Amino acid sequence: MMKRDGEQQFLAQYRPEDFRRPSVAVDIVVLTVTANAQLSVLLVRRNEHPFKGVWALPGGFLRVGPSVKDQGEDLDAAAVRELEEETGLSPDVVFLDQLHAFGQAGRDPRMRVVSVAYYALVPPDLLPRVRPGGDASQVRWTSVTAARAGELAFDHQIILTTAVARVAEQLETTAIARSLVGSTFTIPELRAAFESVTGKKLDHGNFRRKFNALVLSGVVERAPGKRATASKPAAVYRFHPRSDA
Amino acid sequence: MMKRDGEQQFLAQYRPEDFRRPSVAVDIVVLTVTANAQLSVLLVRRNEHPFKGVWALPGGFLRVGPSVKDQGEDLDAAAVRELEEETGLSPDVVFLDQLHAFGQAGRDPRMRVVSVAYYALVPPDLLPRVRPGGDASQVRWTSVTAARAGELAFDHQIILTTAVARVAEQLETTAIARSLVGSTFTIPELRAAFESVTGKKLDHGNFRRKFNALVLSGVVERAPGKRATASKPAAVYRFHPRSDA
DNA sequence: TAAATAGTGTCTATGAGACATTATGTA
DNA sequence: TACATAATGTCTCATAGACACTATTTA
Repeated sequence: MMKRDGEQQFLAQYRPEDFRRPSVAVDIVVLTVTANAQLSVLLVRRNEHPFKGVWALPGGFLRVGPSVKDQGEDLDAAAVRELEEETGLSPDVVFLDQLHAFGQAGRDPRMRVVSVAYYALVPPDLLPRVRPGGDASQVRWTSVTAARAGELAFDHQIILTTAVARVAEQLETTAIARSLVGSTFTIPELRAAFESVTGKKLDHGNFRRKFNALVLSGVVERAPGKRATASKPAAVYRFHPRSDA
Repeated sequence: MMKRDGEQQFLAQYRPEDFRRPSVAVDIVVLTVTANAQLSVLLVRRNEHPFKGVWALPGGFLRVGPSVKDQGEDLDAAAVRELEEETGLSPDVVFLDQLHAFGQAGRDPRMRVVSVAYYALVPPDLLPRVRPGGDASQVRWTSVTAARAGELAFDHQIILTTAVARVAEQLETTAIARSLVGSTFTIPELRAAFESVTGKKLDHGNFRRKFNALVLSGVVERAPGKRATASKPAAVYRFHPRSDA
């Protein structure tokens, strides 16, 4: 890239002044719909102060490189890395997107920290593959209702609430529903997933009608077989491989 | 607030390890609809390297305090401060919200910088009150089309594009339209504002119908007088004071 | 009077909400 | 057979898009 006159020299001589910098953390709201049709969030129990023993969202600090040439990892890359460290899952199979930057002074009692929060959706059939890693003494899926009733470290309650609201919004406008169900699913399963995110009951008939429109448009297709339930088995579907999230 | 056992002592003895930190910048996409019904963005010409002489979004660095007790300004407060420094406008009269955090390594050639971008909407009738401040040698409103055709410093092109897309989205679901027109406005003026943001022509009749629904619901009300135009004058309206953005 | 733009009305297709009804499995 | 739930159908209302038409001002 062409540089403007003098820019090269300027940069060569530039010494970042010694003004104070915040730490930048990346926290991830990892969500899934568990077997009991409950929207659940992955929490880790902190084994260090502050908030020792308290449940928190998985996260870590952005890695900043030592030089101008090597500035470290991209912000998004940090989120991918954290997700992988905490769950063992890669973004190929998990929806991951930025949520919001939380930067209130005093939100971390140790030092100034700006947290860039991300949210991730784990398809339920990948749950068995989630293997906790990192330095967390405990990792656990908790229903969002339970998590919101209990205590969370830092301002993670706010982050969680924001994330759930975002997913509910996105559900109506984008195709993130793919990431809320397994590779195959039934209409009632998908409906239950919707209900668990929005917290509202949906009319089965009307939900079906909208679903059928998806089938006609090719977004979703019949898969062989039926899913056994307590009563009448349900037809099985899958998302069409090509149409992207 | 009750602290857990040992947390007080931990914090008293805590020394933030010397890992590297990024700078955190706040950049603001200040948008308005100018008299020629063009969506325009406030740009400042950089008078320092890097990108000296190139137009950029107004912005600055987050101020971080010296101690754990005084951690500095909130992230949102930094955005408010920057907005005020660059335009002299307070958030009472200007819509201001967070857009996205941009944190690619190398996006600033001086050092690692994570930029948290905000977007602001300035009602057109406040344009005369915008008085450029700060250290920028020049401040200017530029039509978004022109800005996108030219060069912008850093990754500000991407930030601008993201902001315009966000506003277009919000326009359909929220009440930010308030901030795109003056304290009084005509239906064609509001329609022109919509068109300038979305880039699409809207049917006058259908737009009117939706507008009338707003009048019925009390969101908007007739204001006295008529607005003179080149032909038939248009009725004047205003948003109802109480219903919030 | 012509040009221009404000303002009104209408037809139709689509989609959402609120049901009622039928079908097919299990206990 | 009773029960549970999958699957379908129907009625109504609100809304969006396309478009034709009328009204009122200035040049």
